[in-house]
Amino acid sequence: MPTTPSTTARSKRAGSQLTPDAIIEASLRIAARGSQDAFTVRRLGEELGADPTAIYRHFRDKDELLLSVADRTLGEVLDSIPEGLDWKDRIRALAAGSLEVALKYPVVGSAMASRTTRRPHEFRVVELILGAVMEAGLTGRDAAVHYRMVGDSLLAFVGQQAAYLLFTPDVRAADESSWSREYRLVDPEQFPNITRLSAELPEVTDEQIFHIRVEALISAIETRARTLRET
Amino acid sequence: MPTTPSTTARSKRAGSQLTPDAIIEASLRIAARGSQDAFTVRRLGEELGADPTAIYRHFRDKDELLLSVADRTLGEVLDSIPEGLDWKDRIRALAAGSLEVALKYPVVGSAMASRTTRRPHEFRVVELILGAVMEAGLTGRDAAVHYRMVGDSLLAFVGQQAAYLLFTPDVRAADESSWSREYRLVDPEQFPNITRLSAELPEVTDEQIFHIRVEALISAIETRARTLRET
DNA sequence: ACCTGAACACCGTTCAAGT
DNA sequence: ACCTGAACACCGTTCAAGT
Repeated sequence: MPTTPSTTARSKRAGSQLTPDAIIEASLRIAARGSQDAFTVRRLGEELGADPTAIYRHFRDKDELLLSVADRTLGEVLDSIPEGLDWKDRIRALAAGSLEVALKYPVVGSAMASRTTRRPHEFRVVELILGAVMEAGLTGRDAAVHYRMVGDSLLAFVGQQAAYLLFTPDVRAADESSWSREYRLVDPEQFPNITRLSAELPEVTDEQIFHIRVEALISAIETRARTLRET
Repeated sequence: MPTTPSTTARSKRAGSQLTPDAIIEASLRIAARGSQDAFTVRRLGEELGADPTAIYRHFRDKDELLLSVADRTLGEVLDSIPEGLDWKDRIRALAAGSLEVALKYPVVGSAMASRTTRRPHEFRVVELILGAVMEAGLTGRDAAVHYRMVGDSLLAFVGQQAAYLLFTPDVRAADESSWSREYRLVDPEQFPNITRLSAELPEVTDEQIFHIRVEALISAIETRARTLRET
């Protein structure tokens, strides 16, 4: 028995040689478990059936691995966007796909909120947004600035929602109940607006907020394009 | 000499008794050092001249301390907003003040991007934003949803910029140079839009992006108020 | 009543040793 | 050429012991 290695966890990985792709896929499996499984190099080693430090043979450090993992998830986002949409619906589809994927892999969505992967799938996302703002009628500096507005805003929005999923249940519960607890108990004299809207504030959903945020981005592009046409 | 305690680091804190306020102020001093000094309980003990674990006598855990520290920084934001502004300029002043304070205490700005302090200064910020959207003409559910759009968006925007300041210099340098490196080298056939805007994209500044993001929020409120007036 | 300090259960990463 | 595993320099938090 000790002489046949075929039944150990490690040898089950058929070939037992680590590859960048295998490490990225193991990372995605861990990331998909959300807050119940931290994305650490030690857990990654477990998932791969290898020593935790083995990944350093294939990635300079954890940050470089994260960028590769993130670029892979951008592939999922791109795959979710149908062909033949006009510029507004392309931005809407990108937003919806980004949110879905960020909530599927919260640790990735959260960590990338102020980053760039600098990798192929990100190039395609940039190309897509630039195509949309140019189809809307923007050029040169206007196109560049409005691309950044859309790209950075989408990253910030989905990153914000993704980060929330990583908090422990008790922290999330305390934050969520604040509208019906702390904000219900404020002094009506000092905070008349909060008091007046105390019934409506807890009712607002993340989906509503995300929707009007995305529409605000589209409106901003439209308004700028109209201003340019009129002058 | 050993009998007089007046020259030790600890006794310099006049009374040598820790208070929540002293801990919050020490936290702000560390946070203001940005990426060159991590905000850890051990460093906090150093800053206070006390044992690292002494803070657990005054705060349940590091998260509760963070919420108190964050609420204190919201006080700085509120102090920066002049009286007598109309609703648009109040939102602009809140945005500018939030960004300034978040960049002054990056670890706080970053950590609060998807949180609520549930504390007095935050109540005042919420009251301010609600007052602005109601002055613009929104009521009930519309006011609640647009308040959340403004509040959550400002947190996301300033948190995104603050988080960036916490990365190591080499990570920041690699991200910043991507427009003039990786994005300059893309295939012009496959990425015509990126190629066409390769000169403009690196020129866009964080200030420009922040400005149009805030104006987009104001426009969204204005547009909704006009729609309601017209029906 | 409050503070100390050892201890616990974690992190990412390096490097000499193995195969 | 690649993987292992001990080791290092960190984390936040608990708890028995001190004063």
